Amino acid sequence: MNSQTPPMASIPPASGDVGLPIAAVERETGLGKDTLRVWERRYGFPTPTRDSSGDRLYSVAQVQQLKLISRLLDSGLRPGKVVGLDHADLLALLTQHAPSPSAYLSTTKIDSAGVDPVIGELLHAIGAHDPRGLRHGLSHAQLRMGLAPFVTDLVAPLTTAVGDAWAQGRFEVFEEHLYTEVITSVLRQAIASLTPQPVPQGPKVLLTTMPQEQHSLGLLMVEALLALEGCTCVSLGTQTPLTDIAHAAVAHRADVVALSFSNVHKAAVVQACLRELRAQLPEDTALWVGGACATLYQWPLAGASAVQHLSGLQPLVAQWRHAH
Amino acid sequence: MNSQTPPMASIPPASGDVGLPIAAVERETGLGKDTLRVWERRYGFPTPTRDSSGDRLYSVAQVQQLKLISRLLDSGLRPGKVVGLDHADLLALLTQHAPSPSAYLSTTKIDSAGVDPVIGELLHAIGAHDPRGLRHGLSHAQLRMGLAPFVTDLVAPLTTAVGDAWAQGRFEVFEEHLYTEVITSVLRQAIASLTPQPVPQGPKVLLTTMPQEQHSLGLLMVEALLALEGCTCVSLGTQTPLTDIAHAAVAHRADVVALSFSNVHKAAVVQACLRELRAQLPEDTALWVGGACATLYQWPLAGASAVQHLSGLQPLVAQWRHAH
DNA sequence: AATCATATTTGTCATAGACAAACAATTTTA
DNA sequence: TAAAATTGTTTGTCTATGACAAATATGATT
Repeated sequence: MNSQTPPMASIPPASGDVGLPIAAVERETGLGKDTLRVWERRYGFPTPTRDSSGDRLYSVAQVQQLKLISRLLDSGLRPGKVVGLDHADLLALLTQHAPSPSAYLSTTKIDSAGVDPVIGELLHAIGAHDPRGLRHGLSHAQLRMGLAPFVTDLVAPLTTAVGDAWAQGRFEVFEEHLYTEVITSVLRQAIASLTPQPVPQGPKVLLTTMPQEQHSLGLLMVEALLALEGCTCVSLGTQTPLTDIAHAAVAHRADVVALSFSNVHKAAVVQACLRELRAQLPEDTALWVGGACATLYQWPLAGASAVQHLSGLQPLVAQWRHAH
Repeated sequence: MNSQTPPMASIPPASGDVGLPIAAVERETGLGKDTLRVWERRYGFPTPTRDSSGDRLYSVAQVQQLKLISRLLDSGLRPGKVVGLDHADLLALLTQHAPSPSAYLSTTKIDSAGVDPVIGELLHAIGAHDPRGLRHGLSHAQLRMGLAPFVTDLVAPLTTAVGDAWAQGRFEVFEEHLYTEVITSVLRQAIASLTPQPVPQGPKVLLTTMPQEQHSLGLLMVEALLALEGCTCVSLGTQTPLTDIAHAAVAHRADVVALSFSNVHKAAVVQACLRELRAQLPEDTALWVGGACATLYQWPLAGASAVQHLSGLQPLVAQWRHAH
């Protein structure tokens, strides 16, 4: 009951010849199937052809446009304004447009003019596909600056800069991936060299992110800084379900639960989840939140400390130590 | 045009009280929205309630069942046989059923009886929420066994065992997360201690996974083994879009592109994507694929080398070296 | 200039039907 | 008898259109 024809007797569905089926486009662009169909209905774009059984087939060119559109939406533009523009117009918009709202990470604002020269060099290493040089530059900077300033004043703004460059199309996806990988490696090495600390001198901190929150770099930066302050860190990585965060806090007898946010979630969801989590946590467990999520600071939750900038961690630890 | 009412006047949408909306269930279970709806129509399961506007709300219990069902489907069972069974029956099926198809990772079969004692100890450390002990046990084993056997004969089977234990409800999510985090740290440290290698003695390998493929541990295991063999590894982390893999291969002048798979994708999708990728890659760039994806070995693609087990990597490298 | 109330935009969900690929169980052929 | 071809059933995904609520923009009012 096996060994019939291989599962690809027919034409590969995702092949570039005629076009890509809707599922492939969803993968490539990150735009949901429903969204793609409703754009077609409302804005008359994209305009896929159909295969023999009536299913949509998107041209490679239009998929490319969709990717650009998706980036523009991340920059704050609205679909009605950009869906359907041609490739040239989209590129023009991308280059002229503001470098995304992720500026929260950086102390120093990154203008096209006044970029930190070290950051400039590192950005260049990324664009030159030189992982070794990038790594070397980072290690060098870490030794020169010391870990805390390295994280706060170099890694954080650099990450912002890379994100912006990517959003503007100046970096390809794989360049951003490589950057993430190298930074991850550097930070993890720093953390590993800190952890063997016999006598805990600070709170035991449980670190993680909410479901769907995939940004692991913020988490690593926080872990490095906290470990440096003498905290005992237990990281669960990204995307821990709400209930499990609470369970883990109890199981590990954590003094603090620290959550890192980016702006993937809607404000309402964040608020609701935090309330829920606060309710599930033991009362004497502190809750620290931070990251690129405006609602954290606009409507702070009672029973949670919002840290808008990485430099705010050290005072929080000091405060905790003082209270215990 | 900001600063109206705080964004949480209404009921928390993603909270565990009444139930989860369909998008959340898709995330949690990996089953598509369409599939969930059609199962309800055909098999009468699941049976979500509806919120005020008619949208489905799935109970946490049923989501749990769906997770088990999903796991059983991966084991080769068919929906008609398992969709709708209650929790107990599902668990029974899981335990009696072959220890998941991820057995490809393990050389030694993990029966409930004959578990490697070291693995047993480590599993216990995970269940006891003892990250330090787990870490220590792993480091110890690594030093004793040497890196390659450590990865092949300990980490891989242990990962399988954790996955199975989790699928059977013997581990909580956060315990599995912690395990992943610790292993990641250990493997990355090993890799970091290998990388400073001045003269490359093997191929330059570009490592990554396909979109939606989040399993990063397999990737790290491969990276460790390849680095040990003298390869120059450039890892892009997980989830690189197809086109970007090809671009990256060219940009980095990679000799080999290595992809790690789990069984999240359907066979047809995998086949199609691999063909596409093979077509986009330069002809003299080798393509190595491996992981828990049956179709890789059942219908191997011309122009790609399928590595069913981690121990198959070393011969591949040797073969490459011989050919150059 | 800030706050409110209304209007528009936009993503996601619903329903129901259809179809082709995957699978199981035949029958036919070597 | 075993392999190959044929049939029937199962199953995931796609289509089409409509609807609604959250997010955003616009205008009115203090």
